[in-house]
Amino acid sequence: MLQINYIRENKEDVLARLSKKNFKQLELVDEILDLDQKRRSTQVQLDNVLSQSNTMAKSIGELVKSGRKEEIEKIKETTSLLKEDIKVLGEELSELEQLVHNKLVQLPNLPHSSVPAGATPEENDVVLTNGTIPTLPEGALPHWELATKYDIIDFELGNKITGAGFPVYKGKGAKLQRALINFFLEEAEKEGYFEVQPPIVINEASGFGTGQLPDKEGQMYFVGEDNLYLIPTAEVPVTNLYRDEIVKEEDLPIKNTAYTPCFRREAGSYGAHVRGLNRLHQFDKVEIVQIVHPDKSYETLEQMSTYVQTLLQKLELPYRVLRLCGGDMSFASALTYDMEVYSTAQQRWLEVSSVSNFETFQANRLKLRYKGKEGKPQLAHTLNGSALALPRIVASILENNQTEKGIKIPAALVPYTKFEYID
RNA sequence: GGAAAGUUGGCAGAGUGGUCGAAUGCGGCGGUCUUGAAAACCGUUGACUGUAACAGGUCCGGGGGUUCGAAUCCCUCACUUUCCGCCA
Repeated sequence: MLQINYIRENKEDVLARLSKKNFKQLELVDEILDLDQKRRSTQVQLDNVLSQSNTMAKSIGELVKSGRKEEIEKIKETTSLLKEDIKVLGEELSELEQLVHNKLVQLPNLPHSSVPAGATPEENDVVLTNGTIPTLPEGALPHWELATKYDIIDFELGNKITGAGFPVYKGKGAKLQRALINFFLEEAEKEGYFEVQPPIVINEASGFGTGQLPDKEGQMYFVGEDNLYLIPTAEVPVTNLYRDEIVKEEDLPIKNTAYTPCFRREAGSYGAHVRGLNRLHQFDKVEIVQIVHPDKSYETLEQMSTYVQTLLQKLELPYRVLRLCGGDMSFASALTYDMEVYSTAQQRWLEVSSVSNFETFQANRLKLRYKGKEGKPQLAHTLNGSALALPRIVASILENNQTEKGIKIPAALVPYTKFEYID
């Protein structure tokens, strides 16, 4: 959520940057400023009446002590009249507050100056490409066929148990998943992240804090009986660990990592591009989350991006890094890098990580602040990234490493899988 | 599923109708003492809003009500804890 003060003082900047994010309802800004103006003047009126009323109530207190009854009755008559004003103005005020809030939460975050203009994924900047795309043997297979050939992922069985998008990993497929999770967690720990295991169902306040709610509830599975949502990413519970907190400045940066399953409804997407592991309703992911001082957040974003790349290098996967254009970025992000690995048999890039700086956008919703030795609490900056999402990593390992002897496991992963080939 | 208790400042924890934004302790900050530190002692220390700065206003889980006046009384919702039952 943007800060109303910033909008008030930098209207032109806000409009320009919202346009860059391909945001269409620019009229919201004027509506918000208008309502905010009304809100503030109503506030002043109400405050004045309250002030009078408070003063009178206090003087009654004193008169009670000295027992001057007639004077009390006189004052009571006046305060009774004020009560009506207080009621009317109070209702007006809370209505205006609600209106401002409802419109304010519809504004996406403002993009950073380095964000390229553009509306579609084609307009993202390719920042760099790294690694070699392997030449596959004759008759190379896409991962869903390899999965069947080696009997390591069973899509049909998942259909029976739950439905499409919920595969069953078996044998070395299951072990590969577990190996990747451990690999990612231990690498994160070496990088200074503190491991947590959060709940994977969340309440509404948590969904609001990171920006999934309101408006994007369609993306999440909802447990109506208990009013809880299954997490679409560990970002939600891990960032919300710090909701309503004032942390000490010296405790920054806070670096957490978590492995969780993730659940996404992703309604309405079917077809070849979502085959196999390309898009699932349930998948595993290791997430990294940082809470940092505002002066450090862009430096941190670069570090996180570099860290994710080292993981891909250790897994020997060809990858590229994209700087997302305004129109392709998420609602809450100010700057996002996507990491994509090349899936050789499908001959396409697959997104395996998204690293974002949210600046104060989430912190404002979360009321997540830091406080130094002196001065007022300030909103912190939040960042997060996948490090990494498993299914597409598995897909590209399977496809890129297929040999006559079977699927060759990247050397860095062998200590975790304890086998060198899936055969 | 049944029953009871609770939700107060960064934290712990008093307060049961009127100078209560709120005792006390811890933590934080400043100081005395010390070569320095610790301890001890003294002082100070909530958030939000608002103003040029004062002032003013709001906040004791959320919402509503009673009252001239509510942290305190009433209603309601949410959450937490404990006990019983069930159970990985």
